[in-house]
Order: sequence, then C-alpha cells, then structure tokens
Amino acid sequence: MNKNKDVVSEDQSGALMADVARLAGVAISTVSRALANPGRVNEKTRAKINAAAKQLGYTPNAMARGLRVGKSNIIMIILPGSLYYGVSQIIPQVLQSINKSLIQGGYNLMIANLDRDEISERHILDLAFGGSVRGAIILSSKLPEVDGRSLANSGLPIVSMLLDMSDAGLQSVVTNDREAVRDVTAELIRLGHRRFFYLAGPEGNYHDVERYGGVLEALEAAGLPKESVHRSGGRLDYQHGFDIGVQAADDFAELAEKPTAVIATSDDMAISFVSRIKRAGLSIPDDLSVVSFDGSPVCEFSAPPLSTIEQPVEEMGRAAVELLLDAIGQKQNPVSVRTIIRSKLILRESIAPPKS
Amino acid sequence: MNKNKDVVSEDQSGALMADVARLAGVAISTVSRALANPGRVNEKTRAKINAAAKQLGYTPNAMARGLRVGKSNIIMIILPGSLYYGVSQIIPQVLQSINKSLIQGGYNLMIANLDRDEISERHILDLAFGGSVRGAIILSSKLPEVDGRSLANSGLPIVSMLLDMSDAGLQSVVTNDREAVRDVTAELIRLGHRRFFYLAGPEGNYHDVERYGGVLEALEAAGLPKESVHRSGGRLDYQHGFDIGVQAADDFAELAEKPTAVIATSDDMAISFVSRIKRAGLSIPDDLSVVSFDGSPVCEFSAPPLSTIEQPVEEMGRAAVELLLDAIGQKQNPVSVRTIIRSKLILRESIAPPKS
DNA sequence: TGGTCGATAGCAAACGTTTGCCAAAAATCG
DNA sequence: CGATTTTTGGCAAACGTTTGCTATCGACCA
Repeated sequence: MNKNKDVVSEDQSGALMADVARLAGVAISTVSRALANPGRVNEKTRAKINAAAKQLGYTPNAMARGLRVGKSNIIMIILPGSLYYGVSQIIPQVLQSINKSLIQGGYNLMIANLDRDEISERHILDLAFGGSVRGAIILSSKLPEVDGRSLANSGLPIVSMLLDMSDAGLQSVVTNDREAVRDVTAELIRLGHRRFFYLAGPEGNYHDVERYGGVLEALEAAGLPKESVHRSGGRLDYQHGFDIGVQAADDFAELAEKPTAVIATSDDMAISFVSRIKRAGLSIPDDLSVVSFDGSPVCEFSAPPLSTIEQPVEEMGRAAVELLLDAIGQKQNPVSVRTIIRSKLILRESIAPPKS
Repeated sequence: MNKNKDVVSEDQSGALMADVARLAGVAISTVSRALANPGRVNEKTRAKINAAAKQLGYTPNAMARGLRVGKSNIIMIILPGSLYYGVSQIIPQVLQSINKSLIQGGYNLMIANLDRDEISERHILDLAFGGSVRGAIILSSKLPEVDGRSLANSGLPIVSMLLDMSDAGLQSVVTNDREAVRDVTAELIRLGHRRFFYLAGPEGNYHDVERYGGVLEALEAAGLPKESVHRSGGRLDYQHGFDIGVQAADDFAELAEKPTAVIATSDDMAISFVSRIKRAGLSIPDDLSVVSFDGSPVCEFSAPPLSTIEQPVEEMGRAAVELLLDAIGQKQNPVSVRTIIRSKLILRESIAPPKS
C-alpha cells in the first residue's frame, strides 16, 4: 500500500516517520532530530524534511515517543468525587485555567475523579504507576492508597490546589482563607455586629478549619467571646452546597437569640440560605448581613447581590501548573512548600450595620 | 529536603512484566496472557503469576500496551473555549457523568479546549492524529481543521453532545430543545401572554435555531403573528451568559410596548436579566413571567425561584459514551444518528398569568 | 503402543519513536 | 596541504508490551 507514492489519498491511517524520511530522502533518525533538536541538523535538510512532513500530514505518535523516552506528557487532575460542595461553581474555571497553562508547556490534561470507593482509588493509582501520567494536581484532601501502592510514593510530582496539604509534604497552592475571613469578620464587627452564624462545609476539612479559625481570631481580637458565633452545617452527606444552606436556614429558625451576620464557606450555601431566610420573612441586609466564599459570578445577580471572597482560581491554576512543571523539570525548589495567592473581597449590598 | 531518605525507594520506577515473569518462574508472554486473556493459561500458573504481580506491585505500562496494540484508551472531550455561555453551569455534571461511564468501560478522559485560535485547533488535531486518543465527544459546533488535517476525517469516532451535528454526519445526543420550548411557550400563551421577549445565545447556533424555532411554532399554532416575540442577544463576544442578560435588560427598557413573558436560552442570562429587571422596579412574575433553559440547581434559589427546562445531562453523558464505545467496538450502527433525551420542565414561581 | 489432539508455555518479532555511537564530510588551523 | 576539529547523517539498539508461531507434554483413542 505504501510502496508507491501514487496512492495519494490514504493518509488517514497516518504517515510514519519512515514515510517522511523516504520522501525527504534521508534517514529516520535525521527526521527525528530535525523535528525535535534545533541545530542538530543542517537548515537545508530540515527544510526538506519539514516540507515532506507537511505534505504527508505527518503527526508523531505520542505513545511511541512516550514509551521511548519513558515519560508521558499527560498531567492528571484529581477532582473530589460527587462531593463537590461549593467547589462545583468554580471547577470549570479551574479546569480551563490549568489546561491553558499546561498546553503552553506542551502537556495534556486528564481528568480523574476520586470518589469514596476503592475502584476510583485503584484507577488513579493505575494511571500513576502505569506511566500514563507525568504529574498530578489534586483538589482533594485524600491521597489514593490501596494494596500498598500509594500516590504519595509513586514518584509522581504532585501539587495540591485549593487545599493546603503541605503537612503531607505536597506543594500547595491556596488562598489566604484564614486571613480573608478574619478581615471580613473584623469588618462586620466594626459595623456593629456581635452575634454571628457560621455556615460550615465538611467539618475538619482544611477550608473549614482555616475559615472558622479566621472567624475566631477576629472575635478574639475584638475581645468577643467565641460563643458569639454559632456553627451550622459540617455534615458530609450533601450532594450540593445548596443543601447545606437549606438545612442551615432551619437551624437558624430554631435559635432563640438571632445572629445578625452570616459567614458562609461557599457561595452555594449562602445562596440557598438567603433564599430560605427571605421566605421566612427576614430581609437582607436589614435583618441579616451575609458574606460567603468563592466569588462565583452568580453572586452579583442574587437578591441582594452577595458579598463574597473571591478565590483567584485563574491565578491559582497558573501557579499550580508552574510549580508542577518546575518539579517535573527537576528544578528541586523546596523553597516554599505553600504558595498563597491572595483572595479579593468583593463587597456588595448583602452587608450593612445591624438594625438596632 | 528528601535527600536524607537514603535509597529506600526501589520500586520508584515500577516493576516490569519481566520481573513478574522471573519471580513466577514463567515466560513474559505467559504473564501477559495470564493478566489479559482468561482461559489461555492454566489456573495454577495464573495464580502464581497474580501473586507475583501483587507482591511486586506491578502495574502494566499503558503506553507500551497502547503502542503495541495500536490504540489508546483515552477519550477526549472537546469543550468550547472561553465561550461557555450558559453551558458553564452544567459542565461539571457533564464531565462527571461522562468520566464515570468511561471508566466503567476502561477508558480515560482527556480535556481539550477549542478556542477560536489556530493553536488550539492544531493541538486537538495532534491529539487525534498522533494516536493519543481513541475517540472524541464534542461540545462545540466547529470541527477543528487546519493544514488539510481535519477532525472529520481523522478516522476517529466522534459523538456530539448538546449540539445536533447530525448534518455533519456525527452521532449526536441532544435534548428536545424545540419541543420543550414550544410546549413552555404554549403554556405561557394559555396563561394569557401575548407578547414575548426571547433571549438568544450565539446567533445561528443550533440551540438558538431550535429554541427560537420552538417559540415561533407555538405562536403559529396559537394563531399569533411572529412579531409577538422580540429577540435580544445573539452576540458572540460575551464571556459569560450573565453579560447577555444584563444587556438584554437594557434592551427591554427601550421597548415601547413591554412583553409580559421572557424566554431565555440559558439560566445564566435569565438570572442576570431578572436581577436587573427587578432593580428597574418590575416584579416577577407579576409584571413579567420568566422561563429559561438548563436546569441549573441555582435556579431553585433565585428570587423568585426560576422555571427552567432541565437538560438531562447525566443521561445525555451516559448515552454519548455508550454511542462512542459502540462506534469504537466497530458495531457499525448508523441506525439513529441523532439521539434525543427528553428534557424536563421544572415549573416554579417565575411564571404566572399576565397582570392586566 | 504409536499416533493424534488439546492445552500450555516460550521465542521472537513487531509497534513508532529517540538516541548513543560511529563514519563521512566539511570546515578550520598550522 | 595535511592534520585536527566540528558538522551532519545513518545504523541499530532500546522502551515494555502483545501475539503469531512453534515446541513440549500429557492424555486419549484406536
């Protein structure tokens, strides 16, 4: 079939490097070098080869190359399974940002979901140990581990994003959760608020710890007792962050002495909470100030527009990729195992001084 | 940092099939067959091999296998670049659903973004022609094509999802856009509405054509002139669907004779439109009924809760994967080039009879 | 008992690259 | 102009699997 060149049409199955070599009248190795190493081959020869390659529509076979050089060019992103919580709103942006940066570095992005079952763990480990991927960005707090194989000692460079996992020795890219929440709480205190309602995500989770910690710090700094804040939520079995807000509204209704300000750990839960709270006859921000976390675009169009702490996902994605590619490039830089990208507080009408 | 750890880690690079063979005292080929073909090797030998494999923590090298058998086990999903429009809200669900189905079939999911530049097109084509991927699910209306290479004749099985591309010969999984919009418009007419405001996504886009068509069909069926509906939006240069709604609210303000019902082609634009319209002093649904498309969870918590036509993303994802895997399995079934999954109308408080 | 057949296991050749090493050619130098 | 260095191109050996063939070994049958 490829003995003669007059069988022009059938390049659908792909031309090989050998075909290019033949057409250009050089050896295969020369083609390889012409396409990869700059300077290693004569400019004239290179031109001839490039022309031949283009004419044949040649595309190098990624698996053959990967096998030979012993490395793939695929990065895997590990998403927390169905338990997206508030993160769901920003996942598309995260993906887009990461993918864009990766492509510029010549890498591809593969998705892996880490559910709470062994299947998905095993699957991720197969990817890691089977040489399919070259590095990983993880958005979950748990490292897959089963049958003695663990992602931690797969030899794979890993960067954690959103969650700080520097304790586990992972480079982590996070935002200044604690500080941001502390500042916004302080601002609420300054406005005159003294009783707070805190809407938790998964309890004990890094985000929860940091953000709740931020609230407490602000209270302490203002000389307020930590009983000034009521915790709600923190359960693990919700599909959406929305469910948390709904539940929290019920909790709120039960309280004898109503808080005047709400701090939510994700936009989703804030939105559903506000919706329910308004139905109960309260008004935002007159009866209750609300601020949440994530900076989802939809917050701007809530009623009233929600104040939110924006996670700089784009920047975080870029940073995570940069760290990962550095690690791959062997540039051992244990300089900072935690990279903090500052969040931005977006103040909108959901915040006001308390009524009385 | 980690230099102190001596030379503890020896399985860093992973055990090979040869190692397993040696430990089990058999030939490499036997190991290969034991791990893959059932029945081709003695049960006792197989047990020995499995034990050895487990002991060594052996994971087969995916690239070597891929190279040898000439096929990868990676499916690529082609997402429309930064132009997510309303789709953004449902992307995480789409991804999750598709990934889940793929994994069950032994495949992996790779992300590709199709922007409006040549770079991204070229990148996707490299993936397709470089043997990296085995099939594609596309959520964009444009097939990448550059330098004579086109995704259309890459030989790759492709399934289109959300958008009907059966005209281009692609298996397509869509929802019944036209019918759903027709029905909901008819319902609005039944309630007494006579003047409509239609919020378009990208003009000429499949969704736009179908959904607007649905509106017109309903009008015609009710004997109303097609001037009964005012089109707004349809521009391509928005980052978010939200921007469209904002712009549309301005358009709306200009109208001499106000429509009494709004049909939006995505939840995002409906949400921002409602937000602006309320700020202008109108009330939903008293002054204006609103219904949109997508079924984002957030609609339930809008003020008022938004009626929306839910896209059955999970089902669509499953169907798309099924079709793709069938096509890969050579089960040439050109039976139905278009698969329609019925949407579900979720009626909420944003709809009522017109005031007067 | 000799011949045949099934079931197992092994050898070695792919798959499409990259790259170490060597040879030829060209360029530089003394 | 010969000797030395620098470019340039080719050969062939990897990379870790899968798989077509072949070889071995019993078992079964006549």
